[in-house]
Amino acid sequence: MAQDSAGDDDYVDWNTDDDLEIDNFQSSPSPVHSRADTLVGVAVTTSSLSSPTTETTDLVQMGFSDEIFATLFDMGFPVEMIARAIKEAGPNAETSVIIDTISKYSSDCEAGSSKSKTIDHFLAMGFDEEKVFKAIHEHGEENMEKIANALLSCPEAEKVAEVKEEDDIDWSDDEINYADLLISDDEEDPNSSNENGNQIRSLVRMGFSEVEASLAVERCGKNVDIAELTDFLSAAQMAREFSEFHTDPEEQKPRHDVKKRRLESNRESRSSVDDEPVRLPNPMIGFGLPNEPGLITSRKLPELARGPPFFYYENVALAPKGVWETISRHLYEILPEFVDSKYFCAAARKRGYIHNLPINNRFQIQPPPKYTVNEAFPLTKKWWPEWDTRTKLNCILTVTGSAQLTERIRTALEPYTGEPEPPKHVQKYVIDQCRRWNLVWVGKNKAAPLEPDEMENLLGFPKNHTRGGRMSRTERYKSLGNSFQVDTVAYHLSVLKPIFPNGIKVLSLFTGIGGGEVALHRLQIRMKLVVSVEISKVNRNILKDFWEQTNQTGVLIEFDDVQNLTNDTIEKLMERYGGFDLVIGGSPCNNLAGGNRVSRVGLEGAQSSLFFEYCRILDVVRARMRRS
DNA sequence: GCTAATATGAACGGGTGT
DNA sequence: ACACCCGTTCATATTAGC
Repeated sequence: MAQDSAGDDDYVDWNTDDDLEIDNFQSSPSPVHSRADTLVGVAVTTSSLSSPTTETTDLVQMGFSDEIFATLFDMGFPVEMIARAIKEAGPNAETSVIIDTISKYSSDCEAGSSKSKTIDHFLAMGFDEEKVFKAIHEHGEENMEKIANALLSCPEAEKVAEVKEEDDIDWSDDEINYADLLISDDEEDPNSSNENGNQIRSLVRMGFSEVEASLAVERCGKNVDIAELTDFLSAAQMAREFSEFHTDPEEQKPRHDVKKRRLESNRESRSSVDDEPVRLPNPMIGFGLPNEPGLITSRKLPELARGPPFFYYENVALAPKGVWETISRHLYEILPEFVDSKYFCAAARKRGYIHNLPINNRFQIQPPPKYTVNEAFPLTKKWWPEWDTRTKLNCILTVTGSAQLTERIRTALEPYTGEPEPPKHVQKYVIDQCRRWNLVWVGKNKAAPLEPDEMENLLGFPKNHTRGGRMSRTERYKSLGNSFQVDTVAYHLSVLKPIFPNGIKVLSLFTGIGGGEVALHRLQIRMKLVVSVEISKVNRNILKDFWEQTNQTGVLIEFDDVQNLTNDTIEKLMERYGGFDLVIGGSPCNNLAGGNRVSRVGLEGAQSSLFFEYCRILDVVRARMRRS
């Protein structure tokens, strides 16, 4: 994002304030803004922030700062279970004792009735047992989405704090056996049966479950080759080959040299030849997809990466060589999770995410988006030519095709209207243009670029999210092109819901149009506090409008330039509000993105180097959270 | 109707991965 | 071989502000 609006902010410039007079600021609306109450909401008081009202939060806050808690947490144990075990075994008990205690819960569970995986899944998330049974009874055991939705829409859902039994992971060992977590156990020859009938039936005959098969068809589209479906379904097996995700004995050693290396490498250093190159997974599904059972559900984080706050960093997956290695090195050696959002919606979006979030018991927000273009935009179906075989769109960019292009395509196709299909060379021209500019068919021989509201739809934003706020059409395209895919991010952030039942305090850097905030909102995770840093004024307007329109009860504070957010200001904010639970943001990709022909110079580029500001700020937050 | 600000359209390769 | 990509820059068209 170009820093074109730096300095013209009409908010109070916090960065120049020697003293952070937040109370004064709250009670004295900006003379320019008529809605100062949205800038700093008044519903949350300091006392309610600092005095947790439920036991769960208390235990989390007590335990999470504890090394043992962090260890167990990283091993994939649910928060509630750790909390209960620590309580039972005493806060000074050794890790092994606590693990033994947890194992006892596990064997208690085995001794009882055999519960289904679905039940365990939701119990582990902390939902009330009775409600889980009810939801499963109503929606059927296989419809995880509807069950999750039913449970989440239940008003009492946030009150759950009872400890529940976990699933059948072998608790006695530090190492999680990934193979045991993979559900697709039978691997029959995919070529054994391949008739052109019902694709789902074929897949079932190949040994996939009906749920898996129907999901694959839903995800990949109905017109795709059976081979593509089997590719998709074999992702679970392929996950075993992602050696970098497995626990590496080397990885468990504390890395004392990391800090030193970070200092040494700092800004000038761009060489990462000594690092192992990161490998993009294929298919690009990260640690797994919603309702795709049996992918990686646990990982071992490097020592340095543990502990509060949670953080979530995002950037383009196909950055120049060495960039992700550098990013990873500066973010505590966590390996990136690469995900293509085409597995979450009808448009591709290949991104890398580095975070220290737990990865078990993720869930998808509701309603799930449409997976194909025809489903997402039903009106295009009527005009979509047979010879355009696309079922997914390419990545949403910051620039779109022109109206003239639509006209050129129309005149190219016009002469062949009576015929079954145009000649091959015309087809090729049209298809090439459609792919390059991400066009959809909106009329006879009429292929047009996506409208802003259609992009909002694909990216998981509410309709008209970017409308208003003095935002022009061009700016909407630009901001949307720079945004998160909400469903993807929400899936990763969903694990926060049971951990923070009372809501979270968020530091949002490079907020843009608020993809992270929208994700949290759609997860129904209350945002007690959002400190947002965004250079573009119109984007800040969008977030402010969102905050107001969704009747947020928390506090929203907006800053403009991340470079002006001093360590001192961050410290004071944390002192005032009691720290941050989540630091989230995707730094500028201008100098990394493939479309840039002028200045694709890597992390040292004028905009992309702001990544180091993310690191700086995250370090300040971590330092303080660890002190307390 | 003038000027200034902003919007639009087109030309601009190549790195990275399959 | 082929596909794809949170982009930049300039000239021109259009709109905003007076």
